[in-house]
Amino acid sequence: MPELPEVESLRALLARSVVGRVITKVEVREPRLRRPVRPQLAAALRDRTIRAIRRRAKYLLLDLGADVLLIHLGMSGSLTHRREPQGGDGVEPRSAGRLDSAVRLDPRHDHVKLMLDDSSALVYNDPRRFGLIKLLPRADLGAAEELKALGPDALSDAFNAAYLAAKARHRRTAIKNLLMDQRVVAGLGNIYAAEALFRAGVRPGRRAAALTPAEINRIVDATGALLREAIGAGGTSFRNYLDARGRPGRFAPRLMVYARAGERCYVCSTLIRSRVLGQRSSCYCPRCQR
DNA sequence: CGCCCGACCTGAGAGC
DNA sequence: TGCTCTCAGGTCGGGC
Repeated sequence: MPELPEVESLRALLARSVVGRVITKVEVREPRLRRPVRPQLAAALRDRTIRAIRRRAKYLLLDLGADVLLIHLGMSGSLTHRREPQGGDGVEPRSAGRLDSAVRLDPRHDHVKLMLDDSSALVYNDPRRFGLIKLLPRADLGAAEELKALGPDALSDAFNAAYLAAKARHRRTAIKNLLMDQRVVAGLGNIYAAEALFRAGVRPGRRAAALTPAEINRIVDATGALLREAIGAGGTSFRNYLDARGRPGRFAPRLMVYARAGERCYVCSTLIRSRVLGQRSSCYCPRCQR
């Protein structure tokens, strides 16, 4: 679920609310995530100060000084900052009064809770348990398995037309698969790869190597603009994604093709189609995209 | 190496 | 109502 814009929105919110806070206690209620949460984690986090929050691709990094807490939300994860009613098993997001969406986090999937020194808590909730929480020494972050193979961040200057053209050369794979390959460019998932290609006017199934320089240019430009707009809207909420305050993102109504198969294109009224690429359904407008 | 596929999980929604 | 099936925002490892 969460792709770059959702994680970046989360980073920005948490940077305001939890930086400077001290972790007083950690509860690991369900260690069985994509990789088991290590038993030592809770003790290692205790009394650590959250100094800064960063993002790399779809990973959130809590800077704890000598170590970094790496968090990935998988397909269905969320991280919410809540007021913890003392003594209670609180599940109310911090600004609960503004929760106008139908989305509710199921407390059974509150797998890890970081209690903070202002009697609030950071809660990791993840129904499908595809996420990851892991403590890494800051010194060799770059060498970490999870991060070392990542390509340039989709929002970085390093993701430019010359770079993408070089990566696309001799590749028979579909351009959408290439954009979703985190080793090529980091941060795009199924929603934003589809949306970037719509904006660029390129069909998702086109062979990467067959794209023209103009198309490569449009893809890179469209990706940057799309991600910035999505971040501005707090990301996309489809089913259970919620931001740090327990609110959904506001970008979903602006999606042009994702999850719209069978509906009419907002630009040309042609029916949006879907095909499977790399085992992911890929929506596109057969008229606007060539 | 590039590419494809299944696996890992739970829940929502459709169809019967 | 309740069952069964498909699909879902992501990675990872194995096989060819």
